[in-house]
Amino acid sequence: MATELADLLRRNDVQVTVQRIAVLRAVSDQPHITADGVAEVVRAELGVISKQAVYDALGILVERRLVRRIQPAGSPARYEDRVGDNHHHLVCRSCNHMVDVDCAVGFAPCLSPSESMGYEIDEAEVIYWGHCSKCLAEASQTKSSEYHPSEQRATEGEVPQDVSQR
Amino acid sequence: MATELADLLRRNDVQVTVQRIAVLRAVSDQPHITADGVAEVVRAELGVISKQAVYDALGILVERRLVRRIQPAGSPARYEDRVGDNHHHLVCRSCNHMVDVDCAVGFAPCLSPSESMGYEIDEAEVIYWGHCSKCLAEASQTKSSEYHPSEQRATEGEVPQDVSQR
DNA sequence: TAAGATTCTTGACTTAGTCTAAAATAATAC
DNA sequence: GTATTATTTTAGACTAAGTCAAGAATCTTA
Repeated sequence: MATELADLLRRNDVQVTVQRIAVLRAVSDQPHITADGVAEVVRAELGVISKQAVYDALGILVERRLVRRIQPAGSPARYEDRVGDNHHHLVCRSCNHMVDVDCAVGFAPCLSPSESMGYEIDEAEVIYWGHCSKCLAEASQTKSSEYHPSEQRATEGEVPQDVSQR
Repeated sequence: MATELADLLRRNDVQVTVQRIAVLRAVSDQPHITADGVAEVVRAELGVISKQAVYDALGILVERRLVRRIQPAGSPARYEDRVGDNHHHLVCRSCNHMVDVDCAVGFAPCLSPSESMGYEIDEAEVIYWGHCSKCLAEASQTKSSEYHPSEQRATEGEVPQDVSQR
């Protein structure tokens, strides 16, 4: 099974190493994984891998379009192996959980803004922001028991805890 | 003229301070400015402001929807005062320059993905990635004079120098 | 199997942003 | 107007995510 991944790398002119295979497998096993997450998974498999090797492998995989990098606000970069199908992402503002959604408008959706300003566009990245059902439920619970209308302070800010993955 | 901004703050239940007014003005003078940029501009006006005060002011302005925060991959967060009109952004992959584009689909464009997965969506953020006319021109020049087909290496990576602003 | 090219490791460094506690400022109650 | 209380600001240490650089290890190819 490592052979398949090795072939995939070779076909895309990426030199094959155990680290790269392991990184590719980690991303494909856990969509929306962070670089740190990849390092952990790979370490479980290989014993050690340096941070730099992980970033390097992810970088080249992204460059060769075997992996896609997404970087939603307030979260470290995440990686997924679902490429080339132009799907988008739905992110929960409170728990940061991310799920895939298919493209709203069908094939290559918003790839044409009203005015391209001389740019040559190659990708339209769409992120839907909102709240997931779990957080909505929790919020309404909390609200009914301890809601204080005057407490509209900024405390929790815009960058909540991180809990993506599968 | 500072009074207008002060009123705007008061109307939105934001306590008025010189720092906040200056931050708001900086954002409105320079769309797509970074937090660092804001600090610089405000320092030119007030003499000093702490990093923390800048982040705090931007945070509360974003929370009260007087300012919008955008965080494209590989760039620090940027702020703009054009809110509520659902416009999107076009970012150049090589020079990172960013321009506004009006919504492709008219009012509240992609606010409905094919499947909302139980999420309550409040915003659709669309970033178009590509290359601006200037970088396209430079690239084609370079290519004709010194193009080496074997040099497809990863050197420049995905996170180019930063040159946004107006 | 040896030479040359590429990749990996290590560890210091950078950048963007957060946390904390004390000092300064603004709002309000008198 | 002044005192009290609440909110902001400052300063500076700290954190997270990622980059840089140089030598060691590993691949590729001849």
